[in-house]
Amino acid sequence: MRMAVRTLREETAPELACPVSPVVDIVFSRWTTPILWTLHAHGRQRFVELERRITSITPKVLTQRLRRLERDGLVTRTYHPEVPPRVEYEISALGLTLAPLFAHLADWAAGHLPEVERARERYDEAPNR
Amino acid sequence: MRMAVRTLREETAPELACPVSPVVDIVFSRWTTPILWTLHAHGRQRFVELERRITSITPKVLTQRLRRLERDGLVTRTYHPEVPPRVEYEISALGLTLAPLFAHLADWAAGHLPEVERARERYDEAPNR
DNA sequence: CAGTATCCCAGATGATACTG
DNA sequence: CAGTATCATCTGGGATACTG
Repeated sequence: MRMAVRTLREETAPELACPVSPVVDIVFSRWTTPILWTLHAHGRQRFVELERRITSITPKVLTQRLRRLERDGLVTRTYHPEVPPRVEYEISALGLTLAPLFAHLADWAAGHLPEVERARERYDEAPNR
Repeated sequence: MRMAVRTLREETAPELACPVSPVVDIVFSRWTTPILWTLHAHGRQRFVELERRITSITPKVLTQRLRRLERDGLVTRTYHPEVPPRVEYEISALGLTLAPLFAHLADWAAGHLPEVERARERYDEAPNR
């Protein structure tokens, strides 16, 4: 069949070469860190509050990300059947286990981001190419 | 002007809500962790070696990612003008500072990935929706 | 060997409008 | 309020072929 090559590619995913890839897929896909960070910084909050704090996200995408985080068990969603409806999002116990990791990330950023910036300038100024 | 709205969205990037976003952009975009991991695990190596170890990547994409990693100062590229040409890639000193972070990631994966898996099963089996 | 050059497409993202 | 529905966009990858 003609999908043989494609199937082969799909089967040999990057995870095979890198044990941290699965975590990356779960925790570091677009918008997930701002969401988790905001939830962690401001505690349990409603949909609109998240929307307001993460200024550039659209409701559609926010919903998608929250659903995924909920499915992965990192966030809990509580629906209060009132009028108007009220929904609250909160980091789960599992999600909280990421906190040290995020702190580690922030530390690295504080210590090494300037160096990355300098490397970029050097690269961009380089005469070759 | 009609790009006003678009510009507004672009200016208010997710970084504003999350100090770790910049790191995510640099270190956790697709293919970068397998590349860094392979480089770290097997030391300095040539283009083809990377290609062979990260089985599902295409040469075009591998080149793109390596260029970006080089620009960010995480990887060094050494060109040997021989026939046939020989190019070697290696993790830089700056790139090595990520090692503890990656170890942390791997630890988290080992400890919590199963729980994520169970959460997914629960979510998918749930009767609602 | 170490890449470029093309062509192409799916899926992610966004703008906008609507609803229980 | 908390989303959903729809439509438009767009670009990151991928397949494939070629070159210094």
